[in-house]
Amino acid sequence: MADPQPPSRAEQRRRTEARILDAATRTFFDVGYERTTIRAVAALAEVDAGLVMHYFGSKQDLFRRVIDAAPVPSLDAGPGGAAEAVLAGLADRLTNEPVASLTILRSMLTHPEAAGAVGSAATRYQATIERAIPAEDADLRAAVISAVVLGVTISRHLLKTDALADADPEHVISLLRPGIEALAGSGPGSTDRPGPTDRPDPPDADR
Amino acid sequence: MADPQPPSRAEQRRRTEARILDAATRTFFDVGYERTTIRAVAALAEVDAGLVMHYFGSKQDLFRRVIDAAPVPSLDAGPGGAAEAVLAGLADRLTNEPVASLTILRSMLTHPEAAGAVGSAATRYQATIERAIPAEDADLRAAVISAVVLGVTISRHLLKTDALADADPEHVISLLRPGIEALAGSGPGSTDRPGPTDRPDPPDADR
DNA sequence: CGGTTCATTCAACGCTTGTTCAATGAACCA
DNA sequence: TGGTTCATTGAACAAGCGTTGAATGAACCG
Repeated sequence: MADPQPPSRAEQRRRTEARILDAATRTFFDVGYERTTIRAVAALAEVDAGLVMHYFGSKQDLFRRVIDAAPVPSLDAGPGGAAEAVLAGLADRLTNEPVASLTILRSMLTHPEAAGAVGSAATRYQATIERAIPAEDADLRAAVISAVVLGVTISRHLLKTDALADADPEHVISLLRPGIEALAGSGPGSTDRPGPTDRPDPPDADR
Repeated sequence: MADPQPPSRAEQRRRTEARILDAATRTFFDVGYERTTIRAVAALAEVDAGLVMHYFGSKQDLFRRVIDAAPVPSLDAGPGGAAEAVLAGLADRLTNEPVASLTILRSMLTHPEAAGAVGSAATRYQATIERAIPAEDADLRAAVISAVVLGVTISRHLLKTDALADADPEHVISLLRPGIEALAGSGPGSTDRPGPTDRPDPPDADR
């Protein structure tokens, strides 16, 4: 009574393929690239292992399809508001677990071939921050900010550090805010002005 | 002419065992736990694979021996100087690559059994920081500090983020200092004392 | 010197892995 | 309706893995 007519063959295929891709995403995330077996993915998707190969070619290709489907963590930082944009993005990543991103991240650390696939996204993320930072060492500052976000995300979701795993996201954000603002503004280090909240003119006007 | 007499059997064994342990450490670090094969370790140590098993029992045991031999990143934070102690430790980790720590870290992300083995060390590290922080949410602050150190270390040595990989350690430290100090001091968030350099009595006197 | 210990090697085992390929049967189209 | 396509399966392959156990030969010791 649910389905008045059985789905067409093309539709059936689309569903199966999506189910496999979903099972692969979850498995890659749970146990990483190396420990993920085609058979396990197939079992989770309730199909034969041969079918996975038939549709996706190889384990490597299947993995690429998974990370290609991952949404790029974009952030639109209005000029000057880089710190808040970063913190808002981090708050989002703290509340709802970014499965796709974590899958990629974990794989980058273990599977060298994954590094290239995500490099562009990470670079774009950092470049966005970098453009909003009015300092001559903006590239390094952007990299450090990314590193901080990365460390907190890993500790909470992957390492599940006790105090961080079940902390209130807002609390964590409030703790990080001064540091991120110091990084996003022109703090001490390059210029010789130790003032914490001064913000000179941005070096160029393009966004 | 180098060796007047051949080394004794016990000495020879000690050397071989050390060579295997060294090869294992390097291989685990290079390619992670899963991709490390006994045969590869044996080849690097220029011995037979069976000998590795004979001396170390199993791949799992060999791995445990490697991480047991890793030096615990200790830091003796004088009361109140937690921030500087953390930054000094990070500066050290930025200059000379902490192979053992990175091996453990990478393995924690992929090999669940490694997580328990290193959990105590990480906990001890955080507890040291925690004790030096005069705030009621000291545990969370210590966890965030660890996360920041972790993120920077990973970005530099594992991900090799462009701007971070070849940055001057002192420069990175100077950028991080305000944030770490805000975390280590009693900044805004829990207590209502915004003073940056107040230092109440340490909770206990033991070192 | 002769027997024992032991560091080391070699060949093999059972298992799992990614991958292939022929077989099947239902959906499709003329 | 009858032939073709194609989603799906099952069984198998070769390679690589951790692991084992017997064999070898030199070091040790009484």
